Amino acid sequence: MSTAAVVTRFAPSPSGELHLGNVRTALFNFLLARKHGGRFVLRIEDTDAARSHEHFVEALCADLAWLGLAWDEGPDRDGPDGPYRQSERTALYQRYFAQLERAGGAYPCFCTSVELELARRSQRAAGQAPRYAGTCRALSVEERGARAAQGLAATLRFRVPEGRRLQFDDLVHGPQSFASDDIGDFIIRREDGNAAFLFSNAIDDALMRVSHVLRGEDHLSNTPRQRLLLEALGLAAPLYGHVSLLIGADGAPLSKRHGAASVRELREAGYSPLAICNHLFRLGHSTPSNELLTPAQMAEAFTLEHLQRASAHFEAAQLCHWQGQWLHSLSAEQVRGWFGPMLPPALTAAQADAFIAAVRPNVLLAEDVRQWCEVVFGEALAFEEPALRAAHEAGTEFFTAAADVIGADVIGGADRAAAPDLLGALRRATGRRGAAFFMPLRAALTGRLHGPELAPLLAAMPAERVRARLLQFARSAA
RNA sequence: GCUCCCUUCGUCUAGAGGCCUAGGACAUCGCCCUCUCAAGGCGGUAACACGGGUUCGAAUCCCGUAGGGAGCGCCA
Repeated sequence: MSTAAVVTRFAPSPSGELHLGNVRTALFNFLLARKHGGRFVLRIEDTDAARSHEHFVEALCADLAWLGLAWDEGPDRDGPDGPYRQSERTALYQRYFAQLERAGGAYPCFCTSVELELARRSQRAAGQAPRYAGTCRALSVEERGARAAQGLAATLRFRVPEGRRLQFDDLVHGPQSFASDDIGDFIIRREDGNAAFLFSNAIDDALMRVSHVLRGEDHLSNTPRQRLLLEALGLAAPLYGHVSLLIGADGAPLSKRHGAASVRELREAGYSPLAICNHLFRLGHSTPSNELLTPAQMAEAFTLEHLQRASAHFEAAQLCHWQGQWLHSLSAEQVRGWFGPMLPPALTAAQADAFIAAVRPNVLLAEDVRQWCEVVFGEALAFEEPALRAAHEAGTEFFTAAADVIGADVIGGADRAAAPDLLGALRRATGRRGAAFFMPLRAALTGRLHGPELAPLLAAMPAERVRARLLQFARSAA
């Protein structure tokens, strides 16, 4: 393919939140464009006014931008082929409706949705494909005029040619073949005058000079219809590639139902855009590398040939792996940036750094950070039963001795850098070592038996808090 | 019902007739490290949906079966 000619697009309808399935097709299109130095277009498909909402447009743009899928042209970024909202392209559509009608490629249909639904139901009952029966196909000019004069509203239907074999090459599935006789005349303009998906989507791809369309497999059987439409209009069809659907844990295709898979929720949970992209990059697409890839590296490594034909299951554990890889790859500065918003606001830079140093290896998501914040800075400690038992079993002298060290050493000086020595001082004062030393301390200080290394954790915890928690066991057991 | 798509370890996948005793990653299990957990290192368990062909030889090609999915909307 010639480098300059690659134009891809992502064309969501603003009727809900972006979920992982959508994002993956957006990513693939973005990557394909980047790989070939082409353009990536964001087009808002808001022809259904009832379901489309402006706040979804904003949310979806924000999600995409957050993920790093920057579009070259879109609703907020004009280009040569705009506007990029279908609601602003109605005049364009009118032209092509007229052209089609003039050529006899489309006709008004006066059937009501109730009639249509009834017809479909009886077709199904009779074991037939629920296809438009062609009721209004052969209406004469007079009949049409008469119905229109009665004030009957009409949709516009595309006249599907008879007896044709429709063939095309799918970018991922290879050669495809459909019979035009299996396709009923479909609606291209709704009664309210708005263009229907099959029409506006195909027309816009052509008008925006889109070269490659990567979309969900659910569109595969739409493709012959759209190609027919474009052919009737004399417009060039893009190359289509249909990627497998993403399947949720329940085995059903990912949809708005899977709330956990919405980009907003992932962002709020603390997932990184890079982790999400790396995971998606390998869902239905394979690459030799097992490393965390940058967007540029992903673009470089993306190939149509390695797009999978079968649908893929989304598994959170795999996303978590990339989140861990990402967290691991961060510089000190970047780690501060990620932790920052989740830390108590009153912390000094040194306190924040000490906390981060302590918990970083044990943390993957925002809730983990929140948990350890609670342990280290929180007022009251929630004890897990085994931890409580371990602390009590250590005896009061242990904690009395320990608390004395803190009192003498730290409360006055408050130099947190002395903490490693503090651990040594504690060890000497209590006369214990190994697990017998660490576990009771850990239990009293954190309320649990598991967690980050104790030395850095101790260094991160305010001295008064350490002392108070030790004293609690010195007294309560007495 | 009709049309179309799909089927390799639990999951994501490599695999284009001999390189396959089917490779990698995640998960899982074990060991090392270690106060615990996490991280890290090392190792293990684990798959070609089934049945027929074609071929000297099939995960790979053909046919069938089973199972899964999509479409057949005045949703996109």
